[in-house]
Amino acid sequence: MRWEELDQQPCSLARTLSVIGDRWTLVILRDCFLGVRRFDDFEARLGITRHILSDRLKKLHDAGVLEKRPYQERPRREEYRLTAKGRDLYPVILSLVHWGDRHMVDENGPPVRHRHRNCGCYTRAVLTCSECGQELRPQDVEVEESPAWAGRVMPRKRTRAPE
Amino acid sequence: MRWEELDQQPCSLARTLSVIGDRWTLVILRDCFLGVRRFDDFEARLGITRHILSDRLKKLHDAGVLEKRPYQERPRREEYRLTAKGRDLYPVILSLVHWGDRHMVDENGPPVRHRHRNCGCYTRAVLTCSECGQELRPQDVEVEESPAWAGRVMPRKRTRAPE
DNA sequence: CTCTAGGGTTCCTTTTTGGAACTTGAGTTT
DNA sequence: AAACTCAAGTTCCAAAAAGGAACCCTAGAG
Repeated sequence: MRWEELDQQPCSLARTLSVIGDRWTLVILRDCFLGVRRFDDFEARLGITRHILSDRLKKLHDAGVLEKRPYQERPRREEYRLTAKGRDLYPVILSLVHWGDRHMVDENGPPVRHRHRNCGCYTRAVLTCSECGQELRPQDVEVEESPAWAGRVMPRKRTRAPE
Repeated sequence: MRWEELDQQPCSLARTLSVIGDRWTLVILRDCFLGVRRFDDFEARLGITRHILSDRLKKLHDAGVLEKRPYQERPRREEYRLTAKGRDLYPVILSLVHWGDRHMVDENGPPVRHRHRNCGCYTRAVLTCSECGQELRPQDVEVEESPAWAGRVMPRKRTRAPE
């Protein structure tokens, strides 16, 4: 399977990865959530080559995750901002950060903390069920083919029982 | 910045991506959560080349995300299973799936559904605050340098206010 | 003695990155 | 007026990674 075929697959994860499943895309998005908007700022902060940065911003724009908004005319300059679709990626970013905080820290501990303004506490992101509000753990979630996709779903065969 | 330098950075997201921020790694992990454990099964399901699959499984094993467990002797065969560290990636996977379900579906809707065994409902993953239980939205979260990292944190400069 | 299964490795070609220099339009300085 | 600066890219070439196919090893089965 080539990378470009990924968004054709009947799998929401594969399709999401066709947009953001790239070495650089997620660190670009991290910076978007931190308020970075301009080409040169991304370049300076990320240590990415202009070449690749240009390509990734274009792809994120084409995917509707970022929008370009002019911030001056003569010469026209545009900045990149998250769209609503892009802001919906926040859970992905926070889950990744949380895992790193838990498993990839050194003796200094996590480099940044997240304070939840609503309650004032340092917070950790917890994934919960939209219906009952309990924490979602892998063993509590049963994956079912939806009827519309019956027989054509990406998980082609169940090889053995999960954990 | 080269890819290998990413895990040196004082940023939990960058460090997480140094382990899983790869084209193939997340689809391999998706299959792990679906119960796939063997080399040939991964290969058949993913359409990945054996070369790359071998490399990614080795990296995930080295990172402590997967463990090899023998399931027969003579000839010795081993299968790959998620460790506790690997299972902690579940929120990442579910967040990605959820975003795809919301933004990347076609007329058939999401290809799979997730049923929460505890409450019996089809569920959507919601990110909530570990302290107060409310949903975590980008605008409610304030990012602070932790004291141990003051002045050396990856977000090197705040270029302008966030959204 | 050959075939199959499982789990890889090797070799070679194509694609993607990394790195650095060049471009464009407009304002500023000398 | 010529030279310099800024922001946002684009171009070109070398290096690294991925794709594809064939080959290797161990061991049991026919």
